[in-house]
Amino acid sequence: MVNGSTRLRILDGALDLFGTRGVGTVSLDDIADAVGVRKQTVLYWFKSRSGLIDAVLDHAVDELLVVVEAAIRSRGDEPLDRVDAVVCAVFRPVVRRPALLGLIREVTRLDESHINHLRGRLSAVVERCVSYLKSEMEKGRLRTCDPMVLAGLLYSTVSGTGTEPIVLETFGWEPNAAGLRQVRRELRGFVRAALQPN
Amino acid sequence: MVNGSTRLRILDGALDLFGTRGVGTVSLDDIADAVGVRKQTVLYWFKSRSGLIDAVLDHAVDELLVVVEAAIRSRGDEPLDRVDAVVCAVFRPVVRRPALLGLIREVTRLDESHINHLRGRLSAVVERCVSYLKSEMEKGRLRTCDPMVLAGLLYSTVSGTGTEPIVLETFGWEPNAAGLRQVRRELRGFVRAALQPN
DNA sequence: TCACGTCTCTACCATTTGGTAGATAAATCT
DNA sequence: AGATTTATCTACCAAATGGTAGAGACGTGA
Repeated sequence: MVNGSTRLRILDGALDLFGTRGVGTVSLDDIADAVGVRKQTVLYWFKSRSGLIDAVLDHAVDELLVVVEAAIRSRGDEPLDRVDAVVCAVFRPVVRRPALLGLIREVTRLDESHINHLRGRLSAVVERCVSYLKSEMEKGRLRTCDPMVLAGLLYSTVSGTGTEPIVLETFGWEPNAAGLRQVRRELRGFVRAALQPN
Repeated sequence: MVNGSTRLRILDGALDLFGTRGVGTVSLDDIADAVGVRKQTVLYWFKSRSGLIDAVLDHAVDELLVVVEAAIRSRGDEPLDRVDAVVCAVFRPVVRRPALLGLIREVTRLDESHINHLRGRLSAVVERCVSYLKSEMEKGRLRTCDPMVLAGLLYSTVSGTGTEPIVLETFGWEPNAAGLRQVRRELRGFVRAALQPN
């Protein structure tokens, strides 16, 4: 491969469409149109629809992992601050690139092979998070509970907040910059309260 | 309409498929096959795919509202207990009928007309919940924050937990009866901690 | 210049999709 | 009995889908 630019544009375009409209309802033609190219060009760079999906998932995970890894290492020793940093890090794509979390949330709708592909890429971070939560609980610096399920709950809360603006709108929320800042503030307070040791 | 049974079977079958696989990826043929009938019979009872979607959404909301309304009225005066009752009520379909919450969560992927249809059906409960949370905060019996956003966060947490077993599995969780009880226990603890007044 | 690899395109194809038209069989009404 | 209504079916159709085959344009190295 010499020319990476078309490939990358397809990857980006597909990520946006998959993330906002759902993987299953986006056709190769849709993606090609969005990128400004023919369907056969898409099939030249990715040998099948399924291959494209895996590549897009990889692309998304790359983008997400960088942000999260950085946040995990940042900010001092206090676990509440560190979790807060991760929450903020995950929330950033919500503003800049809403499709990203939307795509990750598509896992539930994918078939086994894609799910396993995604799992392979995420298992390392996931395990680190769970064992970190556990060790801090043992030190009494987080509310004691099952660290594994807690991690899942945190994921649900943050990702749901970011991927369901429509639900928030139903609750009366307004989707602008001020609204987003407010959601982030409440989200951080919510998570902090839920983790506070008792 | 004299024979309601076929219509109802279609509604139920469609709800399950829509909720588990996503609305956009389920064809009328899929639904017809699941029900044991021909596609044209589906189109006899519902004049178009779009009409079927609205009918299924209504069907789902009916099923959900009954449970929630009952839970809201149950259990004493203490707001933490009352919220807990609603959380448990919403969690029940997670076990008995996983597709139900999965379908509600499809809102994000639907188009304007269906979204508005759903909003119309839900706005009353939603408003009641928000103003209830607000009044209890003013009495100092819940952690003070924006009640509207809080309602959204609670929705995300509960619905995410119920609709993303695959994510939980990635965190190491096992999808059996004991696992579900555990998730419910942690979920209740999580929400209680997040709402506790300070 | 000429052969070769890279990249995007047009031209098809079989299958699937939502939807229409209308036949058929069984109830129900007059 | 004859006519009408109800409910399901078979037979189609035009559009869209994922994918194959292969032509043409472009640059690069010999």
